Amino acid sequence: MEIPLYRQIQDMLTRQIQQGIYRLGDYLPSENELCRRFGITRTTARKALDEMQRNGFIERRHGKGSLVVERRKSLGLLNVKGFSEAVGQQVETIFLHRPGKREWLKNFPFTVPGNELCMECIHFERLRCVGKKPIILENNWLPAIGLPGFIGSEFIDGSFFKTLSQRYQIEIIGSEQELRALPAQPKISEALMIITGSPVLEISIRFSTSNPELHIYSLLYCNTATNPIGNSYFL
Amino acid sequence: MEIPLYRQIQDMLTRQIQQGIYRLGDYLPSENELCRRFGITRTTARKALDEMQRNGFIERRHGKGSLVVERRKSLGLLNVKGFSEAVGQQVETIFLHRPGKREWLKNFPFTVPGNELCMECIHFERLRCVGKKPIILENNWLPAIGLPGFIGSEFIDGSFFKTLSQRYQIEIIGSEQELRALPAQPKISEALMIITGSPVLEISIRFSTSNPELHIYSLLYCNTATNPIGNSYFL
DNA sequence: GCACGCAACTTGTACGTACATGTTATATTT
DNA sequence: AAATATAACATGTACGTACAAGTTGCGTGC
Repeated sequence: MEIPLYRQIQDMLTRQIQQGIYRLGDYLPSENELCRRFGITRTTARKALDEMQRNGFIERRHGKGSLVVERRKSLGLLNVKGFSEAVGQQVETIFLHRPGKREWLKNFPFTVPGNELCMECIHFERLRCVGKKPIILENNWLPAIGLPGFIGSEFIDGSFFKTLSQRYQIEIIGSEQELRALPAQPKISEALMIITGSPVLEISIRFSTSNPELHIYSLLYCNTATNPIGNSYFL
Repeated sequence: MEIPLYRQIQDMLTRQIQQGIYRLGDYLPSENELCRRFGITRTTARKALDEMQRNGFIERRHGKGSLVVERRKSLGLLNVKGFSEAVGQQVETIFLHRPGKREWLKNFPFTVPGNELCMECIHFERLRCVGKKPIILENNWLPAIGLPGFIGSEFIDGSFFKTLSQRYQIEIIGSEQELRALPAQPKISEALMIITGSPVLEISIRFSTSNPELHIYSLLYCNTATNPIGNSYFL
């Protein structure tokens, strides 16, 4: 008995949510139903559901059940749901460079583990726009590890993180960031269509994922004059 | 029986940590010890300790016990431990305005609930420096509610949040923020000793606390040219 | 038709037991 | 003296039971 029972139940239900078998607003099977189905006790079923609540997949409602909710996303500033909900308006995404194999970025603000540097590197660059106005220039790097078919496929609903979750069962579990207000360099000001030298917000992020071998590195340049970056977190 | 048993145990132990009865690196009483002391079952003791782990006060070590750790602090960018550890250098704090009763800030980026607007408002302004160089200009507002002796007393170890936790048992449980890169206005550039118009990072934060009636509002201006702002979070 | 009560569900709390597994210090053996 | 076994104690998992309390729909009675 290697993987705890509660963990097996938890993983199964989580996967079913990721695959859309249970959708947003659905209720999971009740504790007693899980007991019957899998021959476990309520203690074990509760533990599985408690963990899922802790991970933000469900909310438990006294007297009603376990409601599937949109996962708490704000691990750092780059929300998983994005941007689109952060600004609350119509968002358009333009690929300046589609996912492909590139060099690892020199002097990246965060350290890349040796085993990742040995792997090939996937990179893509996107421009996020609100009503035709470019707001964020976004660069992403990640090691080419355990992501068959990542290059060449479209993202699910245009979302990188949603694709990682649903196609590869990879969840974001943490992040480190650094923030700087800088004068826009020519290349950046051109992309964001602002005056060179006007203030932009640089955000460098190192995401940790449920695969301990896999980190994701992002470098963002934001025009916050029109759209401030929002972030929230609750225990 | 209003407050759950496990909650009473949890609150008691948490208070004892805040009061320094258990210190960083200490082990709390074991589950069985708690059972003996309070006449409860291990299920209840475990639930209390599990919650405390979830809240970041302790780490549970298999075979060893429940270790008191430094509370996970990074709820948002303004760390509770600060700044001092964020920049990892000698930090000096200068009060430009000591805590006193002032007006509520007009057009604050976050909404202030009516019951807080009715109360009087405490405000203070600090300048955080690293090696004589000013890095962050910090303004804080909060309603004058349940904080006897707040005005006029020194902060514990110079820390606002530590004072809230230890003197008033108020914990930060969440935050919302907005970030903007802006050209420094004269008043700000003067305080931060930079050129007027050069980029500064504005961070506006609304903290939620364990007292649902009490929010804390902060407005920061950061010179990120020399010291970037760091932030991290892990599940 | 409407209010009320109740049954049948849900989750929340708390009890008790058992065994697995990690940690450490002590006693025993080599 | 060093290696090994063991006992005592820690947390982790999982079983089973009981009752409290929130939610909902159905049926009864007014």
